[in-house]
This record gives sequence, C-alpha cells and structure tokens, in this order.
Amino acid sequence: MQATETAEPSALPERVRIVDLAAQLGLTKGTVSRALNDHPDISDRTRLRVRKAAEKLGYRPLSHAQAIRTGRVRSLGLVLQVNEHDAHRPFVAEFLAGLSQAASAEDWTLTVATAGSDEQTLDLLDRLTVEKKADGFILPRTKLHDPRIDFLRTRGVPFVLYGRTEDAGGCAWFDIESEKSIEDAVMLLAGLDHKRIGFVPGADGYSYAKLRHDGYLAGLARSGLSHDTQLIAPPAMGRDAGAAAAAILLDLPHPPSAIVCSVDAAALGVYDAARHRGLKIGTDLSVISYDGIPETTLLDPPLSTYRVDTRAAGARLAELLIKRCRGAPPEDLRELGRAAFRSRGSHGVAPAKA
Amino acid sequence: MQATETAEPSALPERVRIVDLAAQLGLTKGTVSRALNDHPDISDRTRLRVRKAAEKLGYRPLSHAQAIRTGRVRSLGLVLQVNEHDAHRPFVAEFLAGLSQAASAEDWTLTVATAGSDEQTLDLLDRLTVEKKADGFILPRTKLHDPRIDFLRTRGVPFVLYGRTEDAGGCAWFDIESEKSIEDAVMLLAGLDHKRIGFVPGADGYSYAKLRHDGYLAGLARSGLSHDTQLIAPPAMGRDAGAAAAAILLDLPHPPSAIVCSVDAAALGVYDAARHRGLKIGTDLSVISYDGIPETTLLDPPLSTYRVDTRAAGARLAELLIKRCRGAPPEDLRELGRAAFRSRGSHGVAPAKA
DNA sequence: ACTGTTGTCGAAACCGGTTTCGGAATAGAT
DNA sequence: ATCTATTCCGAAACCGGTTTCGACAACAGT
Repeated sequence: MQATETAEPSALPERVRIVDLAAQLGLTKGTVSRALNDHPDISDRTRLRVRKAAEKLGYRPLSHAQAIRTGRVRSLGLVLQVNEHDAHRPFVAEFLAGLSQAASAEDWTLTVATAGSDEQTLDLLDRLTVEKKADGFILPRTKLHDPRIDFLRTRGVPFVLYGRTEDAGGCAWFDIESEKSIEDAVMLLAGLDHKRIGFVPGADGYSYAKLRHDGYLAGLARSGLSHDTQLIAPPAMGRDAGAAAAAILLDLPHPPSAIVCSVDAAALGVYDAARHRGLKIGTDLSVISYDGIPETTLLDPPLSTYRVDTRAAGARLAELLIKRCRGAPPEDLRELGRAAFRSRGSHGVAPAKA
Repeated sequence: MQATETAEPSALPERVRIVDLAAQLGLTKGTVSRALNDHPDISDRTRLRVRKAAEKLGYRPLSHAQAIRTGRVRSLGLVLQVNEHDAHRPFVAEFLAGLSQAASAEDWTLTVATAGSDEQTLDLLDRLTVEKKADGFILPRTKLHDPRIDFLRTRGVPFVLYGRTEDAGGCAWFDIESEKSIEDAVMLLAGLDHKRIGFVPGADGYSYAKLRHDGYLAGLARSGLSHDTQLIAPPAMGRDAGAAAAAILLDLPHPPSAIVCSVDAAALGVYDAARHRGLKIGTDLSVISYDGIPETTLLDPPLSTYRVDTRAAGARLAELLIKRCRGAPPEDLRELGRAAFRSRGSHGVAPAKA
C-alpha cells in the first residue's frame, strides 16, 4: 500500500439528494418532489412512504435549489437603519428574537442588513430584491411619506409595515396604537389634577410621532383641558434633545406640572433638566413616557411608561409577511396592538399652587 | 374595445437574465458568465464589452441560481442566543451593523437566527447548514468547551469565533484581549494605593470569563499584591447578581476598597449595593468595569470602564469569515484587538484607613 | 364489451446560472 | 509554407430541485 492520501482527509458525510431518495424508493425524483409537496396526484400510500423514507435518510431540500424553480427563497428581509437615533437600539435584540422565532416556525429565515441613510436603505432593498435574497421585507419605523413603500410597491415586492401609513394602498401592517396610550397618559394626569400638561413629540416625519401628537391632543380634549401650543416642545429623540425640550417647557412663565414624552430616551433628558432646576420628579414634576426601555428602571424615581412587547410585535410581523408572500391580500393583513402601562414613581398628584 | 383586463394590472419590469444579456451581445451565456467571473480564457476586449453591457442593462445574477452550481450562497450565518444573560442585548445592534456593513462591501448578506438554548442553537446551525442558508458562521461568546465548534468542525463548515478557545484546531477567530484590560484596571487601582481589590467574575463556562479572571490575577501579581480568594465574588452577569456579589465583598470583615467587574451589567448592581451601604462610589469605593454599555454614562458617578468597539469587531469578523469561506486556512485568520479605557468618576485614590 | 373518467406515476422539460470540453482562428516557430 | 501553441469562444452538460404532460391501469357507466 502506497501513501496515496491525496483525497480529502475527512470524507464529508455526503448530502442526501432527492435522486438518492427516489432511487432508494424505486420512484422518480419528480414523484418524490410532488409527494413531499402534497400534490393531489400522489396516492396517500406513496406520500406516506416517501415521507417516512425522507425522515429516515434525513433528506432536506437545498433551499436555493428549490428557489430556482419556485422563485421563493423562504427568507424575510429586514433593513435596519442604525446610526441615526440610537434610541431604538435596545429593541433590536428583542425584535430580532420575535422575527426569527416566528420565521423558524415556518421554516423561513431572516436576512438582515443595516444602513446609515435613507439612500443606503433603498440601495440595500434593491440589492436584496434583485439578487432575490429575500421574498419580502419588514419595514420598521414607518414614515409619513416613506420612500421604502413606494419603492417596493412599484416593484410588486411584498412587505409589511411596523407602523401605519396614510396612503394605505397595498400595505399590510402591524402596529401598536401608541396614540391611545399617550391619550391615556394625558387623561391619567388630568385626573391627578394636572392642569398644564406639556408634551415632547418624537422626530418629525415618523408616522408614530404624528399619531402620538394626535393622542396628546385627544387626551386634552377628552379631559376638557385647553390646548396651549406653548406646552408643545420641539421634537426630541434622545437624552440631550429631551433635556433641551424640557428646559423650554420648564422655563415658561407658566410652566407645566406634568410632561408626557413620546419616547423614553427623551424622558431621560427631562430628568436631567428637572434635576438641574431642583425639581423633584414625581412630586414637583410628573413625567409619563412611552417605549419601555430597560434604563427606565434605573432612574430615580423609576419612570412610568407604556411598555411595548417588541418581541411579540416582531413575531406577529413575521407571520403576516409570510402570509403576504404566500399571496394573501394586504387588506386582510392589518392588525393593531396595545402597550402596557408600567406605573412607577415618576408621576403623582399635581402640586398645590404656590 | 372590450374590458378584457384579465392580465396582471401592473406588468412587472422583467428581470434581465444572463441569456438576455448574451443575446444582446451576440454571445452565449457561458461566455458571458465566464467574462463576468474573470475567467482567464476571455479576451480583455470581450470582458470589457460584457461588463459595460451588464452595467447598462442592470444585469445582476440571481444569487440562488449561482448557488446551485457553485454551492455558495454568499451569506454569513449568525445564531444569537437571547433569553439568557440580557447583559449583551445592547451590543446587538452595533454588532449587526459591523457584520452587515462588511458583508455588504463584498456583496454578501447576513442570515440571523435567535435561539433560547444551546440545544436550539445547534438545531438552527444544523438547519441553516443542511438547507444551505449560509456558507459559514460567526460564533459569538465562545465557551470554554463549545458544542458549536465541535458541531461545525466535524461537518467541515467554516466558522469564526468572536472569542478564543483552548482546542484551537481548525479555528479562526477575532477577539478583544479583555484580560489585558482587566490586568490594567487592577494595576491602575494598585497605583492609587488600593491594597484590597475585589473581583466580580463573569459567568462560568465562557472563555472570556476565564481570561478576565486570569487578567485579575496577573494584575495582582504584577502589582505585588497578595491574592486573597475571599476577594473573588461569585460570578455575576446582571444587575441583581452584581448587587449580590458586591454585598458579599462589602460585608467582609476586611472589605475591599475597590472592585473590578468583568461586565458593566454587574457593575450596575455594585452601585446598588454601595448606595445601600452609604458608600460613595469613586471615593469610598472605587469601581472599574468592562464593556462600555450606554448605561454607564447614566450612572452617578459615571462608570469608568473599558469600551469595546463592537461594530469594528463585527466588521472584522465578517471579513475573516468571508476569507475563510473562500478557502483561507484558519491559522492565518486569527486576530486580536484591545478595548479603550474610559476614565470616568467611579474610581479614585484609596480612602485612608479609619 | 366498449367507451369515458379518474387516479397514479414516469419521462422530460424547465429554472438561471456555472463549468467542461473541444474546435476554429490566430500567432509563433522552423 | 507548414506545423505547433495559444487564444478565445460556442456547445452542451451540469447543479438539484419543481412542474408539465402524457401514458397506463383501474374503475364506472351504458
């Protein structure tokens, strides 16, 4: 015996292809394929026989080999915009967990990319679409006029919004009715005898920012409070901007005794501004916010906020998108959920007039 | 004209296939393919002509159609273990950004899945491998004896560790030498006259936990301090566990004047424990930690910590894995980096003896 | 017994690329 | 001018599945 070990050192455990399975069963690969895909022209006896053999031999089709004929790769696309407002970072892991879990349950996968700008986002959507790396897309953080929607709609690519949009034609979505929560917050504060309630909006352009703003106005109206535009601060998505926004409100001749924030990250800044002015949160100044980021429990006092179950949202979105990719009409794929109020120490009865 | 609008309302803009391109050029698809893939048997003139035509017509190959012959899908796999220690959540977005950006640069994509247990992780690796959803994998948070490594190694699937391992055969990796940072932290504190320096290790099993523990010991040795095993707390990966660990150290008959934490999330708990005992961080008790999570700046005083550039790490890992998938030997794909010290208010000179 | 369905499967085309092989044209050597 | 090398491209096989089409058998109806 000569040392002719030219071959691969470790013989890889050969993949089982559909022809192997077919040969083993004495059938043709076409028949096996139809049996596995539940075509009606295969007898129950054969279908069962094929299934069992496939199970035994551990046959699983190569997804890209299927895709070449079916045109479907069984993959959900997600383009995340990082960089910008990092207020949303903490959600990412939970969101992915939800998406991925629901996708896995249907034997789909998740293809994610990150972009630093709107333009790059569209580039990535284009690339993923034309190279067919994904069958459809999840669009988080919907904007009022969202270029992603136009882009995908004109190309006939399936998508589901995490959010809502005005021009709803052809759109499927899942969203949390944050406007209802903000409305609730205002009414809650009004019930605690607050007469002047400030509001820190989210960044312009995002549809949820407008909705929450509407919710604030609805809360005022239902509480019978007058609407003073001075009580609406400039938009704030982060801690620093939140502090600046709160400063404007608190330095008013007739400042608010409570502030409602569109996002937790801005509320962090409200704490800063209040501390800087010697105001005690929860007594001198009430704060209620929205999102439910982890940091809210770190604050002193912990922040009262409406918590969104981001993982559940991701899971539902994945399910909707898969249905969409399978041909369900978008009109049937629209759902709404609610955030849960976490009542903590940052709000209380309005202080008596000095 | 009759209303025979039975066809699709919007005629989708037909994809350009390689045969279309070939027909346009008066060549065969085989030749076009070879030209696009830089085969040596194509003249420069033709290659250029094909490239320009492809550009003009916007031809881009279907990735799964290529894959059927090449066996490569140009996708990096990432299975994240959520659920467990949520101490790592904040990194996820940054990590993904790094991975995705570097992958995009090479025209690869990222396939991510999340698992809730080791077993589920292996299941997902199996599924992604056999269905060929990814060409290789990034393995974050390497364990001392990591089942993922065994799994992929025996199957001949490429992978890159974010971390290091003892049984290095066939392993490529990128890692931050956190042990050096911990060692530095101990020496820094020793230089500030701290004689008793406590340590809160990371969770058992993770290779970095062992490395950081080693770094602590090395720091003591180089500072000429004795090693008192009482000063080593139980492992802690989160805030509550960190508080419990710190409690043990601070309630010692002869407590430490400084504590080094393996992870920031545990340091959060050290603050709690100190506050509870009326100790002022930075004067009564010095704390230095590791990771650089965003919350560290929220604390009072802000936490001195070694910050890891998670995005850069992700980018480097993606580059290494792509090289590995292209056939580079793993021994050539091993790199190390360093964390950057963020000196803030949580450490100071050791208090004088009472 | 003869035709008409229906059920079941084999054979072959097909999807959109890549790769192998061989042949024609051109260049270089004698 | 002839012969060999080399360059460059066409033709066809190939990858691993899915889908279409038609053949054949069994069964029902008259």
